[in-house]
Amino acid sequence: MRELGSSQPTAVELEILRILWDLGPSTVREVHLRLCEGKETNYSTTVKMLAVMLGKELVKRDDSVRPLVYRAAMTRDRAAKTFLSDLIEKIYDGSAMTLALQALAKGKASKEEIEEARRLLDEMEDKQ
Amino acid sequence: MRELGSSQPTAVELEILRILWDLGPSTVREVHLRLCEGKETNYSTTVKMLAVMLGKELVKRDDSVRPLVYRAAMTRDRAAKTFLSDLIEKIYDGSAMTLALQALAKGKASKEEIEEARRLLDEMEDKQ
DNA sequence: TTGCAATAGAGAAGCCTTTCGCTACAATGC
DNA sequence: GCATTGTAGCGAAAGGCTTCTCTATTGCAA
Repeated sequence: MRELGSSQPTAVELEILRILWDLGPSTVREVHLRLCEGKETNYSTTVKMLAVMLGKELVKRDDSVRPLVYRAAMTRDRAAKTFLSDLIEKIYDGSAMTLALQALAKGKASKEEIEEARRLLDEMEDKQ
Repeated sequence: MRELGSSQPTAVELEILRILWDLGPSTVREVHLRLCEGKETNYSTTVKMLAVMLGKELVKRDDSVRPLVYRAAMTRDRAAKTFLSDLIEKIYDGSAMTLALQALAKGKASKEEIEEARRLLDEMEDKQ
């Protein structure tokens, strides 16, 4: 059931990953401060979560500096791709397009993004 | 953290939902047989899972027939929308388009689907 | 160097999910 | 009617996630 690094992140883990994506490489303290904006939590809990995530290879750590610096083990886009594939597989049995349409229908996109999407569609058509 | 019916399904729960979407309203036995194709599991476990899911309102049950018949409490598309929003929120902080592009990039779509996507893009552009 | 505050880690408790074993009930065939 | 098979439910065990408390270590400043 696990397949990302070695594990799919849980809810809190994902929250921490997002913080690392936003902030870039960060100390426990920095992650913790952000985490606390959303919800009360203990500093030690953040330490532990990062330790657990290190074990699962969801994050990497630079031991050469003090305080230790953590960073996400994979990029946001890479994670999105993984979760998306997972979702597509689980819900639609592999039909990416169905899901893409749902996402498109959610609306709100810049002109550039719309153009980018059109380009992709053209490419797909050519390939057929 | 829960917000679908009253709960987000876990991995096994989702697997069962998918079976119900594929099969339509089904008895425990029918669900169980399908579930077993993928992995060894006890009949009692399936019964329990469905009971738990009934409690979470992920499935509904027709008590008027024997054996009891279960069906998914929400449609596949409805579920996809919910999970997708969740994913978008969690990974991209609300940018649906970024995710849609990822899904599109996964490729494999029929001419009809591509046309449908183009229509959506046109609509979105008009709205701006 | 000594003391203080911040940082790091270990271990265990609490909760939820998933699984199982046991028991009871319903339906079917003899 | 009675035995056999399939169906339903309960309670608890196993395992994982998340959190805590307590302890050790580090870095800085007086």
